[in-house]
Amino acid sequence: MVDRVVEAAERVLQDVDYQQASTNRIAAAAGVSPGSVYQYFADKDEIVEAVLTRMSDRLAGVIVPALHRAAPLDPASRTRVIVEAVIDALEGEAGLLRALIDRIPTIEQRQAVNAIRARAEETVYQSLAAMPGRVCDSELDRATWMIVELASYLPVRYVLDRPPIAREAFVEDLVDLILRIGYGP
Amino acid sequence: MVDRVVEAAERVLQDVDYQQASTNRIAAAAGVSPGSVYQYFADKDEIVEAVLTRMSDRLAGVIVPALHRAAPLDPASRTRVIVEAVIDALEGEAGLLRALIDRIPTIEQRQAVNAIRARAEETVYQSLAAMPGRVCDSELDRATWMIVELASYLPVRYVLDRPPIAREAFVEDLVDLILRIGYGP
Amino acid sequence: MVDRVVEAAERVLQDVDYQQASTNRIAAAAGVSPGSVYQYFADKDEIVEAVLTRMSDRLAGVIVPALHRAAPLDPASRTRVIVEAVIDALEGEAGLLRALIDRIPTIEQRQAVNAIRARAEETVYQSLAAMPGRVCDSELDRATWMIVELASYLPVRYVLDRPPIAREAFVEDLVDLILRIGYGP
Amino acid sequence: MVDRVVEAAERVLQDVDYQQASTNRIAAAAGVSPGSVYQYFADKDEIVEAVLTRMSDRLAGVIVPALHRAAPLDPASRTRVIVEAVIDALEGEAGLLRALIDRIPTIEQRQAVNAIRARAEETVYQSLAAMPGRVCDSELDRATWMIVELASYLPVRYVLDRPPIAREAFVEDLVDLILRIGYGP
DNA sequence: TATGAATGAGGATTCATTCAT
DNA sequence: CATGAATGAATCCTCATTCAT
Repeated sequence: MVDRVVEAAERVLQDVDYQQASTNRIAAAAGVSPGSVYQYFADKDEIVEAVLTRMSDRLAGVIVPALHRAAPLDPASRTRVIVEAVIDALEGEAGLLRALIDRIPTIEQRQAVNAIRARAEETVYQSLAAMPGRVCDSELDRATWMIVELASYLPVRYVLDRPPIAREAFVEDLVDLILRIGYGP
Repeated sequence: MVDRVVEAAERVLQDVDYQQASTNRIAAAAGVSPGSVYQYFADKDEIVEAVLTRMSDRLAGVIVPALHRAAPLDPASRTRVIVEAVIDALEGEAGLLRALIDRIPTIEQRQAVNAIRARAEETVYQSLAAMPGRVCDSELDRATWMIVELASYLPVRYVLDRPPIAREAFVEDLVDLILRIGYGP
Repeated sequence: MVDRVVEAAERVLQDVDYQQASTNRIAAAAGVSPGSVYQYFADKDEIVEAVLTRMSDRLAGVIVPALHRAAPLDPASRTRVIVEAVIDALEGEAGLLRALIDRIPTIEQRQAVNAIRARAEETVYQSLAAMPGRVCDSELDRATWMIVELASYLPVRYVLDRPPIAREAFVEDLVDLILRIGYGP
Repeated sequence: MVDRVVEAAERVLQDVDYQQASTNRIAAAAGVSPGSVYQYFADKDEIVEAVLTRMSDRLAGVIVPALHRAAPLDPASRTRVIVEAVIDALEGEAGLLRALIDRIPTIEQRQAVNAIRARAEETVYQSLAAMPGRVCDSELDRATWMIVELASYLPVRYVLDRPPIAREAFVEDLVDLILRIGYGP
């Protein structure tokens, strides 16, 4: 039932304005009465939060295995594998992503998003720290921040804006940029 | 009168939730009656659009002169000057930017944003085209897209998230990335 | 318009349950849209408060002149005049009184009622203090409290319950009790 | 089970607004499912009615023995004993009383209260009838009504409002008033 | 008998918009 | 032009009640 509502919410969010995605409409889309929604969600925010969490989980379901596959590889290959996985994951969520990016009115609802981000930073930091020939210690934090921004935002824009750029070329560029940050100019 | 309303809208948008920034509240903040607002704006979306346009104009007011100052310089210096100007411009708009990023419910309202973007792409493309030792012709579009994304999004995140990174270091990294894209790996 | 709403509220409160006296129903009874109500009243409580205030004012409109008429009389006559006025006033409000007594869910809304009470206490206290042969100083407060309770509650019950008691007999009894309190046993 | 629900209802009514004392909340407080409640009570009103009945029974449990103890005494002592018992009884119920007085939305629910009242009138009437030197026959009804009102309402206000009056003084006054009614002015 | 998930009408309130003045 | 009172559909949410298990 929780699932039914969240899935309905995902559908409604993709169909209409965030503002028009009313609880009643979501309930109707779920084939459920408005009252029922409130047995599983305290308020509307919790529904949106659940949508974000589910999406995050699906993204993680694609990306985390890639992290494991990538672990034993050399930095360039590892970065490429992960970047590919990020793009794959985002492509599977393009519809919902488009609905949520720039539409979520409050930042507080982004716990799920922040959780992903924290995990990403940890992974990047550890990865960098273990890399031979990398930037000096004092720049690890900066490099981590830059890489996470590059590796999260550019793929999102690539998937949402569908610029006329071949995917391999985009991946190549992005990997190059990330390594450049990792090794310093 | 248009200005009064738009300025009030900017103030209200920074003060309260996007959802609570009602036309009545904006009218009140402007010291104008709700009815009068509708003599200059067809609906609420037009007000928000006007806010975005005004913000875009202010951003352009900082960035365009920098483009002129930067024109005669060598690519590295030119990029640096422009990146600095972009950050300066965004810092002046941090409050409103924070209010609008993640809050604008419809992407359709972003005409003003798209206008800026188109201008940026034109500038970058011309700049790249004229640069000696640059990427080959077939990659101009890709490089343009990547650079515009880099040069617009990273400064926004830098200004809004205020990561613990020195501004000069951030500028240096960003300039390096942009040049890397411009010259190819 | 305020009046229209408050009058409608009075009517609705007399017709239906306090719980069923919804803002929408009141608006409908006033021939006004639900939204209009909220231009004059912050919330439902304010409407009820206004109803109470209006009723209090009407009660005062009957009782205050009686206080003036009564002022020059001897204690027994004065008390009788006032008691008669209280009963007269309450009889004019029997319908609304019945609707509100025992139906107001929160005590906080009773500002209007408390205001009346405070005025009554002041009047009784002054009256007692100036009376020859009255109870001693240390008992003024007690006598005041008792008299106010007697003179407010018993008439209310008399008007609402309509016991088979002649009005003159009731007045006589009540005046007797009040004087008894005033002079001590 | 009935008891469990009614006790829970008493607790809930004292804790929250009458409007928020929902059947679901009462069921939860009773550790019972909402559905089960409806096997013993036709609707919410019946629950409240049961609460009132139980409270009435507890009041009677204190007052009725006092009536017996008081029976052989002279009128003044008898009245005092009963008044003391009434105050004692009400003080034990102050919490619930405060929750219900001014909050019960419909007078129709007050069967239990009316039952108490009928019993009180009977007792007072018999008592008066048997009293030497009492008011004349034609005034028995009036005296009964007045005494019941005095002896029920004033103690309630005394217990709920806690005016700064010593209990003995209050009892003395009230007994005096009642006897005054009983014997006529 | 007991459950508790499900119901859905209804509640208070908001707000983009209109229109008579 | 400007006003601002009035609108009324729509919003989020509650809760007395039901019914399949």
